[in-house]
Amino acid sequence: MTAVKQQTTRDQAAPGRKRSDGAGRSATVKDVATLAGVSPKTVSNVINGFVHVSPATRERVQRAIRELGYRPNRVARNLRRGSTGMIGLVLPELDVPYFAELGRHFLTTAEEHGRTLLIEQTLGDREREAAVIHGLGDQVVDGMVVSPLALHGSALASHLGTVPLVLIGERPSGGLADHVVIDNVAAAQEAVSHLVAVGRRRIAAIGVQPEPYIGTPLLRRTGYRQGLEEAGLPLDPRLERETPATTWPRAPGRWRRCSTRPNRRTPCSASTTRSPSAHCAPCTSADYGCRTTWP
Amino acid sequence: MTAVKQQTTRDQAAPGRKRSDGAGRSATVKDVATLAGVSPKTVSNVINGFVHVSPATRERVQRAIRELGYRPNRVARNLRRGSTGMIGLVLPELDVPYFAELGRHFLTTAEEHGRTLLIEQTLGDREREAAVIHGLGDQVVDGMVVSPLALHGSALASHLGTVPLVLIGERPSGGLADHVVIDNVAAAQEAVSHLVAVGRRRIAAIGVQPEPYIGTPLLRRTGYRQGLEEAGLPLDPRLERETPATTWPRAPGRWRRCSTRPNRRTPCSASTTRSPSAHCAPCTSADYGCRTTWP
DNA sequence: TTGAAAGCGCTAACAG
DNA sequence: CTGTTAGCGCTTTCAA
Repeated sequence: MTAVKQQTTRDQAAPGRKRSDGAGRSATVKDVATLAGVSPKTVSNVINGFVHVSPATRERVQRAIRELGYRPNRVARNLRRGSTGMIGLVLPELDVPYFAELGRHFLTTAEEHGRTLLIEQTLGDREREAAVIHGLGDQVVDGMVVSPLALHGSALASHLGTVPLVLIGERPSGGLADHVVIDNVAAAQEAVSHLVAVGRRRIAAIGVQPEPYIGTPLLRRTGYRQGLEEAGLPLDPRLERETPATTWPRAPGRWRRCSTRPNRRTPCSASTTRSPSAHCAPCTSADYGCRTTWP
Repeated sequence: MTAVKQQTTRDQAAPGRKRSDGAGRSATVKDVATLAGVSPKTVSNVINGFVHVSPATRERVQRAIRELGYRPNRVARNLRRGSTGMIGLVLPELDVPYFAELGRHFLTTAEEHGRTLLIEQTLGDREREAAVIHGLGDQVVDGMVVSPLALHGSALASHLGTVPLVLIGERPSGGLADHVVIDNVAAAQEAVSHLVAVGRRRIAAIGVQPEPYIGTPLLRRTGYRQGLEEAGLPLDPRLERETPATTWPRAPGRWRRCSTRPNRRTPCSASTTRSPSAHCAPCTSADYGCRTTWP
């Protein structure tokens, strides 16, 4: 059943060995300093691009570095500096398209800023969320961005450590930490406007939640209605399609049969689940000129 | 256009402060040792679950730890131990479904083994691949798994550092490092067998590559043919559908119109790109009893 | 069973 | 402009 194979070879690092000398230890600042005939401090200065180093010295140090294949030990540096340059990103599930894309952008942005991103996965499990937030606090990251699912309010607060934390996602934060969210009303309204601009007149809101009207679903419905009003379109109750509460874990296929008309529909996703893409597949943004990503 | 909002509050870490004393410094082994009236060594012993500690001492140390809210500094530990417990996973793009799922499983497995996974993204860029592989070598990970796209053979070898490295993916490795790949022949054959078992008789191979017949496409075609033969089905050349070479970056929609018959088809994905799901959407595994994940 | 002291590799003070 | 010294917080010989 399992069609998996391993090909192995010995002598892995042979070509790029790069050792200080015959010993197995890799070179340190001290080694470089000795070889260059300077002090460790000067080596450090060169590495960190400090200005006050004479060109001659710098050249000598750099040669020594090259010669020894020296690479600064980041762990030691982190210890000394008291920060790791790492940022944590705590997500429920990496393979939910929304989070995968989120991860991609965080990864890219972190790199642009010279930081390293550490992605953690909670699977939406309360205990794991707590454990991850707690564990990441042990000086491993300088700060973290968390998308909680189970944890909220005071339950979340009790796990806040000493590292700066920013929340993302729709779960209410109760003002316990910085929280970045989209403006749901504006987003829904904008989606409607977009569809109107593309020439659509019958626009459905799929995913309206039954009473009591609260939270994100309410905000989005509000935006939806504002959008209709703005476009001078009538509010047709039949087009406000309720769906079962779409809480985690995934409810695959639930949206599929919510479409109002089988053909000629223009999807406009405003949800974080994988539902919309299931709903409108195989429509792609290319086919319908519909944005799936909001700036 | 951007429907983004920030809600911020001050006084973030107030509830879970947990400091040693009035000072802003967080507690260290030394602090714990002092409070418990023992030596740092003993504290270390307790933390690391060493056996030879008298119950009384252990209790005293644990109380001190609790009292000070002590949490071992992982960076210091890593420096001393010489390893970080981190494993690097180097992928092209996180939001390609295949890699997202891969990431998910790596994340889960790493956690099960008490390791931390560090995911890096190369975007398939040669320089970035080199930079990431190189950068991860600076004592930040104990080993890494790399899915290279641009780098191969000797170009890859020159970037091998001192950390153990395992390759994954279809790019030929030239035996320069351990490489885990699927058995393409067996996998394709298995896919055909599966379809036969589900009752299909007209089975197409979509994605066959034009001459010269080499590498992965060849292996998969071979498996496809073996599968047909095994099932006693005739080889119909019209069912071996060629597609343009599907190299990176993504070629969205290319597969879409390759279907042989619009309805009643049973997809069976054996590709790493997002093509297959675009091809057979909105068919899901649930609808057709088709495995999308191979064990 | 526990303590004292050394040191992982680096950089921040402070001299010179 | 460069060297000396000390120390980040932890674990680890080696003794006691």
